[in-house]
Amino acid sequence: MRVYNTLSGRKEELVTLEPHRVKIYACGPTTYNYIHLGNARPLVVFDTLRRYLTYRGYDVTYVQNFTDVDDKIINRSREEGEEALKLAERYIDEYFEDADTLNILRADIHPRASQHIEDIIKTIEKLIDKGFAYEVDGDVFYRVKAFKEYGKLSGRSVEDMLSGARVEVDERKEEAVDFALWKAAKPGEPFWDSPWGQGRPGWHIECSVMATKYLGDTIDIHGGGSDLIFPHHENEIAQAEALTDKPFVRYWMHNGFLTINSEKMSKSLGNFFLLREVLDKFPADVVRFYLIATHYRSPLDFDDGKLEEARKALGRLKTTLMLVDEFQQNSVSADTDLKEIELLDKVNELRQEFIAAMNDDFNTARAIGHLFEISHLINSYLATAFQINAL
RNA sequence: GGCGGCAUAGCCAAGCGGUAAGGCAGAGGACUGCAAAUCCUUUACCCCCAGUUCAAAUCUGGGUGCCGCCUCCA
Repeated sequence: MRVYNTLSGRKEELVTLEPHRVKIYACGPTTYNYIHLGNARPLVVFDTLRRYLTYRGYDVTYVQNFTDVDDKIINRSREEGEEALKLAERYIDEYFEDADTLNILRADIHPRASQHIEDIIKTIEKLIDKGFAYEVDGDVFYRVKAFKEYGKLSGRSVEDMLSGARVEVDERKEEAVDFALWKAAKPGEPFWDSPWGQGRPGWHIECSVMATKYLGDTIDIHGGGSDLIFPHHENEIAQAEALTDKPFVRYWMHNGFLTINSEKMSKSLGNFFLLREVLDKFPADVVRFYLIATHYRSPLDFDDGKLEEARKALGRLKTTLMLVDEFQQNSVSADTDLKEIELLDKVNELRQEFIAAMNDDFNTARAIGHLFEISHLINSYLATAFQINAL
């Protein structure tokens, strides 16, 4: 089985740390509102990956976090007048409602940032001790220049980033590229006590802490949308590897975006459809089929017609299943004739091709193509078989 | 400006060195009382220009166009 690894930029043979075991960490949502169709893509992609690996005999451990401590949650809680953690919790429930409807299997563990503050603080302390972080006025920053391999995932150099910096620089940081591990609490914000005063963790630290806590220092597959490559995943590597001196992730997998008129569907652009709205109009299997019918790394453009098309295409596959069922119930003779043996042979061939396609970087588009070929083969056989039966 | 990705039929989408899977839509035909479903037939100068090769959609160089990341984002 080969997998495209963002880290190397090419497909690599999947060799897990332990044979027949695969540990997957998928970045979950920041729960400050309902998820949209674009958010659903990685859910379906990695859920399908997980199911396929299980089908292939792997013992899969799957962890997906919830970011329930975050600026956006805090902002939202101000707007709504609801306590931040309560609001986050509420949207976690809403998330599960959507994900369950979409038939996404629950992860083995769904850790939340808010429940791992102690672990996070300990990790930050260690990073300070090792010289990878420094405290300023209750904030703690990661010292990017101390981590020599910074930029290896996203293909950037620290020098380039410093010269092309577009962000207003926090004067207290040693370098513009340094990022927050711990943020001092401003009035009215949720906080936890720490050696640096009251505050809360930065976004990136929770993932590396929870991932290593539940899956070990080195995990097999870490997945997420390609917008997380930089800075989020880059920072996770910096945090985790500075601490353990071991490779944090063996295979980084990133899905492409869902777009509308070729533009990324995103909350900030406002061009999004809520998952639950879509699921009101189309059943989960159709939505899943639509999301998986294109290779996971390619962009996927959305418009009204696409789901309708997916519905028809999926219907074709389902019809075959129905016809087979009907045929088996009505078939008088249990004998398998020559034609049937021939059919079975071909179907089995196609089945192998299906597996080959899936094994090649999870090529669901090609694999689905083989499904239609199987469908067609069976339909043709049945068309003549029914005719003979009718005689 | 830096880094990366993509350009294949009316639409969507595989293929990644040996002359184009599959789906949707369309056309013609078969079957059926009508319909649905299904079957048969049919629909591609692979963005442009150079180059490498016996052979390129597939590799190299140069264009053009679109998109993403560099700030929160799946």
